Amino acid sequence: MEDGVQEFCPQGVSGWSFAARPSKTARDRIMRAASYLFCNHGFAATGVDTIIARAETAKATLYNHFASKEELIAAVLQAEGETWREWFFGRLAEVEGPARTRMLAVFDVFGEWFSDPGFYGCPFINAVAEFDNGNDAVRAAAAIHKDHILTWLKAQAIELRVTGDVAEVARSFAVLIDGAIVATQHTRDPSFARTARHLAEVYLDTLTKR
Amino acid sequence: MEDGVQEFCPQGVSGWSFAARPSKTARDRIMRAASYLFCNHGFAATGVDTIIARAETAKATLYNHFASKEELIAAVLQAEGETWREWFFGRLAEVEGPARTRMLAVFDVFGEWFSDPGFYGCPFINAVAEFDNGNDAVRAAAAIHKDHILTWLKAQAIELRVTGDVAEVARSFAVLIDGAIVATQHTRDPSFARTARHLAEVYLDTLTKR
DNA sequence: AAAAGTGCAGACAGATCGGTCTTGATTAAT
DNA sequence: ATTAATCAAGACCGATCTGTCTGCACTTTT
Repeated sequence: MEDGVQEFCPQGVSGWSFAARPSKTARDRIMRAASYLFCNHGFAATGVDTIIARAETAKATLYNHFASKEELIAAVLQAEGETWREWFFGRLAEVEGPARTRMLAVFDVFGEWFSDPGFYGCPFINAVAEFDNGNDAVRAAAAIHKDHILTWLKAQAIELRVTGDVAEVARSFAVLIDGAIVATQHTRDPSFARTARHLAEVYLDTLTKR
Repeated sequence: MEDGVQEFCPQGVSGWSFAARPSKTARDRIMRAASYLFCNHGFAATGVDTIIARAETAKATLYNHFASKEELIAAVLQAEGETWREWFFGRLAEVEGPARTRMLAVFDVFGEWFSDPGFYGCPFINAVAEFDNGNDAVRAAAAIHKDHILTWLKAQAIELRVTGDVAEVARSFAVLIDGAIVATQHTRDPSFARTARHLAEVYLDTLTKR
């Protein structure tokens, strides 16, 4: 098969992708295979036969663990989100300095993520784009994931003692984050992280300076 | 069928969507139906049978006009892109004032687009998200579409006599545009256009003021 | 050691996929 | 008016889709 056995996103480079975590049980192998295939080739385009072939397991095993493909998709999104957030907030926790430094460091961490050769964009953005008007459950899952990030951003904004609406600051960062992800996905140019970071800088300047 | 006969994106509200244009020939009906279904339910998830049912035509008719579903997808993206750009640049052409005003008006026009009840995001972003690593042709089509916008932005930036790299200005706008589109698609909240506009304002200030 | 329980392999089923082909209707030309 | 030519309708095909079922192998318990 053309996908080979190579696994992008090795641990240590970018924590993203459940597919890169070690696994033993059949359930884990299924999750790994499904994550890789869903994220790289699309959710609808990936069949369960392809998944079990890559997971080196059987169809009954898959349906023993997941009631349906839809449930498997939900489980994959959940796992990808958790894994990524652990990595993301872990990297941010290493950043020292005031709130402004931490908020801008967001885009440095994104730059690491974008530089991963296996970068395929944000699974939640991709899932919403693929299902969109047909699936509100996917949009809800994406909203939860994004809420984790927005909450963190709002906490930083409060610590920064910004003038004006804290929620609007988080919304502004959401635009920069989503834009950087999509632009990078399209161009494969990770330097959009720096572009977004610069936009964030000039924006934060207007909130703190007076 | 649950989709009914309603067509979002009526002319005059938002020029986007080839699906909303009048048509007579079978080819046009196919294009309209395919545009609507691809954009609202996904490319892979939409079968040719569904398309011809909505277009009220036959399968042979579809394959007389398009060699394959892949070619139909390409034609739809091409048509959607052209229709949208005609509408978008047409709206921008109505804007009076200096380059800065025109550049910021971009986000007002996006706001109109976002407010369309049938807004489903950018077909190119959605297509790249769905196929991604499996289809460079789609990414190329998206790049051409985005290039039209970037070229326009660069021309405005030159007229604005910005300090620094004109291409970087266009890249920054690309981040804001993509981010606003995706954020709106996820939240269905068209006010992200204003958020992006404000970010553009403070960014342009740093380029012109001194 | 025997029996009950657990879990995976692969055949199978019904539906739907993209794509082909024959047939019929309509149009145009002589 | 008759023939030629074009195009579309829908039956049809093999492949593939999601999901089920049977059977075998291994583990655990008493």
